[in-house]
Amino acid sequence: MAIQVGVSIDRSSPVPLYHQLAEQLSGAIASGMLQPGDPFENEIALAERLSLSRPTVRRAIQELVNQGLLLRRRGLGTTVANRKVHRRAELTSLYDDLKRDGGRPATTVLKHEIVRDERVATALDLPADAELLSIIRLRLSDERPLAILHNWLPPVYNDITREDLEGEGLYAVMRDRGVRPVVAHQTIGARTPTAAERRHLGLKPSEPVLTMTRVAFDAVGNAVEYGDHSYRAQDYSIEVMVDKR
Amino acid sequence: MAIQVGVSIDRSSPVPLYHQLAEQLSGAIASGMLQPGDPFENEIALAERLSLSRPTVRRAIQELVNQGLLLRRRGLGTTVANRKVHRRAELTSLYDDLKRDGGRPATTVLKHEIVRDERVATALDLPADAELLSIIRLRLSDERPLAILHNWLPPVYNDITREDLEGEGLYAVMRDRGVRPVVAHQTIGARTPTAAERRHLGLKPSEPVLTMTRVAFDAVGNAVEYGDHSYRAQDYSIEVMVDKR
DNA sequence: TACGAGAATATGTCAGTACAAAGTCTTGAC
DNA sequence: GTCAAGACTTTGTACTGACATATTCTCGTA
Repeated sequence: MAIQVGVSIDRSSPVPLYHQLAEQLSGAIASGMLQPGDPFENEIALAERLSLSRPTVRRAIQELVNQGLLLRRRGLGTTVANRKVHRRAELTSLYDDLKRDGGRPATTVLKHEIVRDERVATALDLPADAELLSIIRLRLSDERPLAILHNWLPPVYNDITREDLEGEGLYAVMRDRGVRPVVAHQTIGARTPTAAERRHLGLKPSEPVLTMTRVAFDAVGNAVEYGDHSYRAQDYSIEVMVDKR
Repeated sequence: MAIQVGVSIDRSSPVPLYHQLAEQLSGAIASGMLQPGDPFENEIALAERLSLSRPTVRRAIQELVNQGLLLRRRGLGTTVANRKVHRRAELTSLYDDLKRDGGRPATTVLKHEIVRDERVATALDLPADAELLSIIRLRLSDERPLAILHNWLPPVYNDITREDLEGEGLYAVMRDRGVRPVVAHQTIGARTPTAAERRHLGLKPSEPVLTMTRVAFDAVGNAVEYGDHSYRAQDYSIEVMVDKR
């Protein structure tokens, strides 16, 4: 028998009804109230019970299906997906990641200057001679060096100071200015560390670094950041969800 | 002025109308008929011109927005997105990648046996003592060793032979059997190579390997493959699109 | 008993309509 | 001339209703 999830809809809220519903259903799944494989209340019944129209309910369910939380099969009904598949598409900064995992992140700004770099400017879709803010940071977690982060930003951000970056992650600084990167293209590789990397990250020559090069874009398609990062491979790995749907 | 894309809708086709429309619009963008930044015909006009309802047209446009091809701004209209952002979410096998890039991939099956492995079985959501097909392959590109691919498959695939795997990629073999992985969870890292890796990949002890551990799932949420791969970091990197939308 | 037709169930597609909200542009008052 | 109020355009949300299609289950018939 299908489980009836308790849902309360606030029609006076500016939050769309379908989103209110999606959030609460997703919460019920995350909380374990609904287990993988459990049948889900069907659209029509759910719509009737909540006094919502079927399209609205459908849209909420579709959100969860897109997130990989639910599976719909025509004629069969909707069921809760295997927990393992639950998607966690992310575009977070390393700083946020560490904080979420309970680490104590800290940042030292090693370099902070205005430069011209044709390769980076091209990747950011700017004229080859554009002035870019180049930032090199050493990221520590629990006092231990973890990564060297080299980032380049378009001229608009030239007024970001060293102090801004010591206190929080680059993405948080950008967010404070109303910029929200939503897509990124990343290339991940590995190599032996350079002398500077060995020194800052405390590596032996035989210990590799994990490298990530990234171009990030905001919602309107403007490139907002170019990054060239190297991580102590012993202490860090990169998680990715890939998805064909 | 908005460009009117030529679209022909076949109402007798089993293909949904919104999908027919989405395909043709996406084609118009891919062909360059519509340039980044170009204004897009508005929903209402498009619906009227094609004798479709607005919800149908909206759904087609939404598909393209999800693919990152279009940008919608309320009050402003819809425009073609920056080409750079166009998404390329992929879940391809290394074999396909190499072939697409013009390399000449080849495979040597190093090992092919039935095993029990609790760690892998758990990741695949199977009982801890399930019999798994364990395959270790050496992947070569243009005669040079590139990667060691260790994969485990659920019991259903125990009849896959060495010969099956020498001729094409694992994903192609699975596809021939009607299995289509659509989501995967990957962890990417780096480390110094083991003795076996050094031998097979022709590495010096100081040259790192890039590692990728992957669990792949099909559309109904069943785990279909566990992989533990190591690549010559000098010759290979992993590309990923990350996306918050 | 075996098997096929059809009922029951649930999601998938599509139409038409109404109003809300965001952004731009015009117009009018000072 | 400047600036703010309001008109206009376009997308966003929501509802109602109808029919199509995939899947499973049941029941009647050979």
